[in-house]
Amino acid sequence: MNDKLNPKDFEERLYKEWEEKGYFKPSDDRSKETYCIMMPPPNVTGKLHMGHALDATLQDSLIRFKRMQGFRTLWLPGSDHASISTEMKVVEKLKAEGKSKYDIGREKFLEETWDWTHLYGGTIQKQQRALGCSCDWSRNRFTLDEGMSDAVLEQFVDLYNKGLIYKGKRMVNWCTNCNTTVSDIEVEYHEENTHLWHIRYKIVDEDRYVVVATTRPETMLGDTAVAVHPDDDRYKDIVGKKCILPIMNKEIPIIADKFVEKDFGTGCVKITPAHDMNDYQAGLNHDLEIIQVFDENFKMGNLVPEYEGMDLLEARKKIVEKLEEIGALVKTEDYVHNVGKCERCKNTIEPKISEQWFVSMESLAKPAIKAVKSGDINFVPKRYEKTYFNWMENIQDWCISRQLWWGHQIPAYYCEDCGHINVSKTAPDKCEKCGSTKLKQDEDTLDTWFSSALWPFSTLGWPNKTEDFEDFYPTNVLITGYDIIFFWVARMIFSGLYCTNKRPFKDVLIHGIIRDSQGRKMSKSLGNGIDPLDIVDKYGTDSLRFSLLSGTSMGNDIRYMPEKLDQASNFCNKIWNAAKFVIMNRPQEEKIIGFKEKKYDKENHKHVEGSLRIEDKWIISKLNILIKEVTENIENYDLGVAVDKIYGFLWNEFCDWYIEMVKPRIYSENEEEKLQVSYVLDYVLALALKVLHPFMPFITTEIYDSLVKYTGKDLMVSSWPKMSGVYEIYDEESKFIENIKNVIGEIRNLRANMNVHPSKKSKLIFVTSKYKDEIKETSAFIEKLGFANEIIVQEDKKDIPDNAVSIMAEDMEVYIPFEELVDIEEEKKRLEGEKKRLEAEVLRGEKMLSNPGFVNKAPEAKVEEEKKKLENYKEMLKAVEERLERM
RNA sequence: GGUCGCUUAGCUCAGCUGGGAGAGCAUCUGCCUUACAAGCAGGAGGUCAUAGGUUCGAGCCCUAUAGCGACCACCA
Repeated sequence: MNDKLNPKDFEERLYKEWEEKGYFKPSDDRSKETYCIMMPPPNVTGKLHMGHALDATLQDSLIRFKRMQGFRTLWLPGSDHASISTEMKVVEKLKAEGKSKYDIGREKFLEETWDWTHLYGGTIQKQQRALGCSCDWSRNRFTLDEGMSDAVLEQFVDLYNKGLIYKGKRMVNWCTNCNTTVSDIEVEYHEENTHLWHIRYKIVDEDRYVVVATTRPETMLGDTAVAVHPDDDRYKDIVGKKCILPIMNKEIPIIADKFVEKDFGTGCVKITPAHDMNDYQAGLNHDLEIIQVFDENFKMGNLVPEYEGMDLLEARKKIVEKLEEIGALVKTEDYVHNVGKCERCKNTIEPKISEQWFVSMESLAKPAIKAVKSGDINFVPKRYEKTYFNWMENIQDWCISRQLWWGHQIPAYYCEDCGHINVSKTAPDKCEKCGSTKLKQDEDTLDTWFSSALWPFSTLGWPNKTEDFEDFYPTNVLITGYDIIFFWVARMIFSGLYCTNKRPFKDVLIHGIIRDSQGRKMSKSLGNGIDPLDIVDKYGTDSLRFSLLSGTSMGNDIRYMPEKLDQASNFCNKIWNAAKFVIMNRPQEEKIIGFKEKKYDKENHKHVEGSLRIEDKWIISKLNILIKEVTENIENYDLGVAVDKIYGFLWNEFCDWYIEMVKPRIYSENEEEKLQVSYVLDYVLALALKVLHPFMPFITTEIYDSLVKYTGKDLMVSSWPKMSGVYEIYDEESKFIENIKNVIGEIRNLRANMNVHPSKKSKLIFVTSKYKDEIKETSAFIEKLGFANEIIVQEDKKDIPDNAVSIMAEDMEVYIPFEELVDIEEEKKRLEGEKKRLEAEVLRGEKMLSNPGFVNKAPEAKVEEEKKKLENYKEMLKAVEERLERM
């Protein structure tokens, strides 16, 4: 071990070693129960961000834990072809070269895109390695690789044959920038400041007007009706009449429909079936004509030559001017409006009528809802189940066709002769209906999420019954952020249930998103993103991981405070130095031969008990409790709690107390004693490193290697400490040490208050009958930690100097003759205070125990505990009172 | 409009099935004690948002209110 901790000295080397030794792959022992996590595939050309780092840390921690527990673990990595965003990047690149994708054609474009993914893909994998991810790279998958494409086609054809995929003309969301449809959840709504224009339409043959309110006057050219609510008394008499659409000077009917909100605007709505979801529906219901106002490129169409080819916003301006000019504009109100934007490119989404492919959701959603309701699949935290149900129960059919080239091309072949749609995994030779050979494949590709939905099983070889599929499916836990519950989690659930008849995973662990120190979302445009690799570079991977785990809880967002890294790297440093101490102080022979077989059970790191001293038993008890609790915490997915417990154990118990307690023994001349201490130090540290390893794999391994280099397995594949059987908890010894810790704390406190310099030692007189022997046995460290030069243990109170400071603790009293330092009056005052405190405690206890409600209804153990505490307080109070009397 | 979450020390956050309020950072005091000054020891700092309720007992459970946030829906 180097004197100074520098993560760079070992992180890369260790990762390489792990991989070379095949530790990331599932073990060959097929008798072991499997445990499998599928990594959410990042975009193939993506770059690692903090969200990935969190995701990876959680998954790696769990998989390392399970691996050590003896499961046959598989963490399968991969990447997603990310149709839109990858295609957009290549389109941009072509644009920079002055070309469009249409210029070069589909085939060439796909070549370019493959080149692009080969060039930029894989970066994220390298970055994941830097995070210590122990995933099986030999099973790395890509959503567009051969096997996964096969799975996609299989699923598409099957759903089509069962009538669950259909092609239909619908109003869909169209991204005007990406030039493709997107599904409902890919539309983000953003508030925009705009206006509500009130326009009056003259009623035919009457001197009356209806006034409609609209946010989109440019669509009025395509109005085919005006609608009012059937129960709206204001307008009852005009329903069925006609009005004149300004500018177009065309008669359109006034209809009644319940979808109109009486209270909004004027209560009259213009109906433009071609350009609004609701209007489209109303158009269908009332059999209205559908008039396209915009052209294919979302410029103004040729309804009015004057506006043809115009940008929509410009046309809006012109039309409003025109309306004003002809006196049709009644008023213009400021209005905040929700406008749909593309989730990918943030450009405007327009409703568009077009023929697309859809997945019929109703029958797929039902079992998916049931699986979660029945507890077959569990969300952690549970509240996200509600989010899931809310979406699943109101689900709309899923538009899966995209007007993109990068992705799985839809396996539908149109017969140019009879128009029949042939759907099959491979291109058919001839039309299955008419036999014609003139077939043309659908140009569109599938939504990226269609392939992601199959991820938990397509990665394992489905639809083939592969060994991996048999071994690892269903998987155990899926870990991801709440932002893709709809996009991905829900779709994996219904797809998994449909394709395999089994749940794709048992638990869904949902984490929050990482925000900047001001609570803002990290984003490119704000430039407030933190690059995890920068942190790794500066602080090391373990620090990054610790900072993401410590003090966090599942499902909640994390505000990332850079200060956390200081805590993390200080912790690493602390462990490093503690280990240095342990190793440095090994007896000579231990330095050479490592652990002694006879005195040390290597397999379990179990120390022979006969020679343990009180403080050894105390730290071992603490360690055992730690192991028990941490194991439970991890199993409950409380990783933040687990990490903090280990932190507290190593720093506060092991370093601050145990090492200090043991120093007198280490620095003694007694070789046997030194050896003894060395064993326990090794033992405790080694096991603490074990439980810390899943979270901080590098530093734990590096130290562990130095500790147990000559024996046993590598830490990563060593066994997780068991909860029962091997370990013991020594209650009595622990109790004594805790008492002594309290006393020493009191002594330090008193000395600090009296400004006694550390070099000034004092005598300690212990009055106790219970712990006589224990105090004598541990007097060496009590002296050291309590700044004493002499310790006297006696059962009675004779010869206690008047000017002694007294400390009353459980089952013991301690007197410190400070001689000239003590002001008797001050000490009296202090004791009076102490007396008051104890009286309050006694009162509290008595009150509680005289409450029949408490005594009768509280659990017996709790009542006993309170009784015991009251007794202790009473004794301590008595001691204080006596002391005061004698002063 | 609907659903969900948050509100705990100056700051950022933990707090398991209800049983005496915790951590890190910041702050104050004293220490260069031979693992660690990236440290050690000690201290100060909280009516757990507010108001009710359930309970022997509430930070935790229930109801309402307020502020903040997220998501879903989309009323033109």
